[in-house]
Amino acid sequence: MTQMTRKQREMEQRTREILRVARPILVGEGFQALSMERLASQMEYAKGTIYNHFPHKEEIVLALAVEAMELRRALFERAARIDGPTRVRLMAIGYACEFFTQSCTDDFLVEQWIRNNNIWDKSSEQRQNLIRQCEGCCMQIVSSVVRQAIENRDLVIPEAISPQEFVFGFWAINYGSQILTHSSPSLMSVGVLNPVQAIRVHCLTLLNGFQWAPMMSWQEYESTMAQIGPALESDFHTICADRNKMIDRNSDRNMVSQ
Amino acid sequence: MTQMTRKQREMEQRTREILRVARPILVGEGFQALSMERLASQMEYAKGTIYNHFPHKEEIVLALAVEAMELRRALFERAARIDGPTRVRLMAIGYACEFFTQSCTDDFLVEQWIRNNNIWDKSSEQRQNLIRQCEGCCMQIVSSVVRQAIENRDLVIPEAISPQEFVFGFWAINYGSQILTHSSPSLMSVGVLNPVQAIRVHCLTLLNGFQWAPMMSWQEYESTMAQIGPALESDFHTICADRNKMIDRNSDRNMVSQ
DNA sequence: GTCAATTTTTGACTCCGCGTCAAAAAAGTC
DNA sequence: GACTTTTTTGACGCGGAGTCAAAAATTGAC
Repeated sequence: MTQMTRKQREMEQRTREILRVARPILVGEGFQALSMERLASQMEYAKGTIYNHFPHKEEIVLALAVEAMELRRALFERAARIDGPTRVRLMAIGYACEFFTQSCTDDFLVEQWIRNNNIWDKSSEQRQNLIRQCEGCCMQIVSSVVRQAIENRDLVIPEAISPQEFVFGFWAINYGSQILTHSSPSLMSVGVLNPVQAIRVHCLTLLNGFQWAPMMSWQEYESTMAQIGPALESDFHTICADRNKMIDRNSDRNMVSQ
Repeated sequence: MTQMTRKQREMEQRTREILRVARPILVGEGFQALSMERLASQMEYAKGTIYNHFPHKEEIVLALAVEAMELRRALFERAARIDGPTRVRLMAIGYACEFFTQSCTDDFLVEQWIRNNNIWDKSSEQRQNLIRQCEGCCMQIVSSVVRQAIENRDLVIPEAISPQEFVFGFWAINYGSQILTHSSPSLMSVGVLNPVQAIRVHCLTLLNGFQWAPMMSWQEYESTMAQIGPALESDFHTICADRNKMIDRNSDRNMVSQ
């Protein structure tokens, strides 16, 4: 049994190793460049061995996306627990989005690939479910802040939408802006010089527009964001570091030291 | 010279024909499925002939995207000319976005592909410029409505952002929601049942939040949108039809009739 | 420590698509 | 009709996907 688990451990270990090698290829050179042969040769295994872990490269992409989304979820969880009124907690999640995109850019980019239908459709239902579930968790985290705000009477949302649809708006504006920022051929040349700040202004306007208490001026909003940063940053870095330790376990052949 | 132009016409004609065949493959089965061999055999030409028109499939994708974005621009142009206060004109552009996504879904999906870096980087600078330019036009159309609103004193935008950055917020929320709607693995199951309406509520809140006159209730907003629909729809259909005539020109060997 | 059974790894193989290019076919010219 | 130019063709070389039988390694019974 210990033997069994050792084997399993080794297997899992190598699975992680494959992902570790695959990630920068996918992010830096795209799906095309991510070939099983290349992974194999780069890791000094034969192609067949890689196929023992993943039935095709699409599955590798989804596996990478699961890691990425779990990191996002962990950041959201932490952000939602910040001290303060519900509105500040929502803003903290917004801050987490910014952080994720800017400090975990590779993961942000990996996440994009699941929107590719070819990749999505080809991969296993099991991993699809992991992703759906993770997306569900993220929604859950945010919408429970909204629900609490409603309970507290910090916020009244329009009848026309549900709390989740309320969240969807913020999801869309953040997500949209980040995708555009990372891939729009001409944002700068079109006159959008500071997309992050622009989106903050829009989020502020939305929150005020919905009258989510406490109402804020731009100055207040920015200074609140400026407090959120330091409050979360160190935890965020810990979360990232833990995740990376989990993922990178490449040198520790788990007893040998020295 | 007539000969020359006839040749050119035929060439161009076939280029369009290739795109016509390629579009449904790209949209329905993805980039992988779009192969030069397949195009060739489907059109009953040899592979080399296709290569005379496009140096690789990436270029085909960009060519399709140019067509798509030109349609979008035409819709925006028409929408921006609607009769009414500046705010209604912006809402009309929002309506155009909805229309484009829902009624020109293939073009909407084609547009997405240019965000793929592999495809973007591989294609010719010339076509990249066409796309950048078209994106610039769209931004231009929207931001000139904003600028006019400012001039008219219908709107005062925050100092922190430029008119383009103001537009960027709306771009992001629309774009983001549409991408999520088309590709999020779990929108419905996560509780977002009516994404279009949700985004309308957010846009209303944004416009009111910025105090873009005339301020509206949800009822007024919806009834305004309900008027915009019929006002534009027939022109929109004309625009689409013209575009398709332009693009489909597959049966008219331009003098032979009967 | 040996050996047969089991598990894992390997890489040769087939298939398919990309992109090239010399040769064949067609169109144009006089 | 003969010669030139343009266009089309498809065989070819390359490289990656995914398979699978054979080789290697591991296991555990004795």
